[in-house]
Amino acid sequence: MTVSAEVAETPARRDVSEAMCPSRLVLEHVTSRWGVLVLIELLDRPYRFSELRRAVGRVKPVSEKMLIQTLQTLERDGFVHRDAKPVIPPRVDYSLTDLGREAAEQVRGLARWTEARMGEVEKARELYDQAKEKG
Amino acid sequence: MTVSAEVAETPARRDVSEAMCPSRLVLEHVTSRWGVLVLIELLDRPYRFSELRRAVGRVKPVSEKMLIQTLQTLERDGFVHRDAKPVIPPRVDYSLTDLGREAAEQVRGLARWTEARMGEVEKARELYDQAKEKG
DNA sequence: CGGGATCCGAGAGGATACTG
DNA sequence: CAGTATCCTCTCGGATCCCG
Repeated sequence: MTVSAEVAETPARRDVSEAMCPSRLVLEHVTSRWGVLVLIELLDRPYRFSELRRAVGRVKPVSEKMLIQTLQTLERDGFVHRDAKPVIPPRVDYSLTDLGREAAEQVRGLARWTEARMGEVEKARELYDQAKEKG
Repeated sequence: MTVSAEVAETPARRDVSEAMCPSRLVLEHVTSRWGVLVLIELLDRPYRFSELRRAVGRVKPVSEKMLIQTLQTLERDGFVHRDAKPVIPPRVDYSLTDLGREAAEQVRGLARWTEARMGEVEKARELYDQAKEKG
């Protein structure tokens, strides 16, 4: 995902190919391991930070660091809205923007398609594996 | 992507969370950096190996190693069909299966959506960045 | 509670050389 | 041409400690 790649990087080391297709980077943010799960969870409703961490964690445990990084890049791309209440203890709510909702729905569509086709995938894998060991 | 994670791994080290949602792994294969680009290219037509490498390379240069790995996992999942002709010099054609075509179309949909929304994304980034430096 | 900063291991991913 | 094998680099991502 290269979440913070654009922060402190010398121009010389920049991946020249990202100029070829800047949208590819956005696509990588959206389809990144944690990006996918975060977007899908937020499609249900807004979440507080720790709450979101637990929700995502039911699918796959995520460290605080990665969750923050993911949320920050998604916020910067305009997919996630961050609402920090100045209270003690701190309370921060994350929700999808309209743009983010569009993205999330497509991602969820792909996720659901994948679940629906898992049977065929596993069948294909068995064929592939047993064809290999005989090879 | 963890392409060959399932090859030589002790059960103890296996990511327990993949049992929670096996389809998540398939989703990661499909949405992986090279998986996305390969699927989209193959949606146009079948490709030979080097030909595909050049085609993908027009978007982002890919090493032979990663292209092979990607093709192998996609083939194992039943998304890509590999047709190796026993000739000299070797000729191998890669194409999408029906299952792969369905996946590829969804991925391409997401890619196109991303391109279409790049303007809004870049606008959001400017707002985010200038709000930061004032912070 | 919601983060930031730092350290560190593991694995992704590239370069090169070699084979059928 | 289509891979395989090896080595090496870089960064992803987790663990830990910190602060407001």
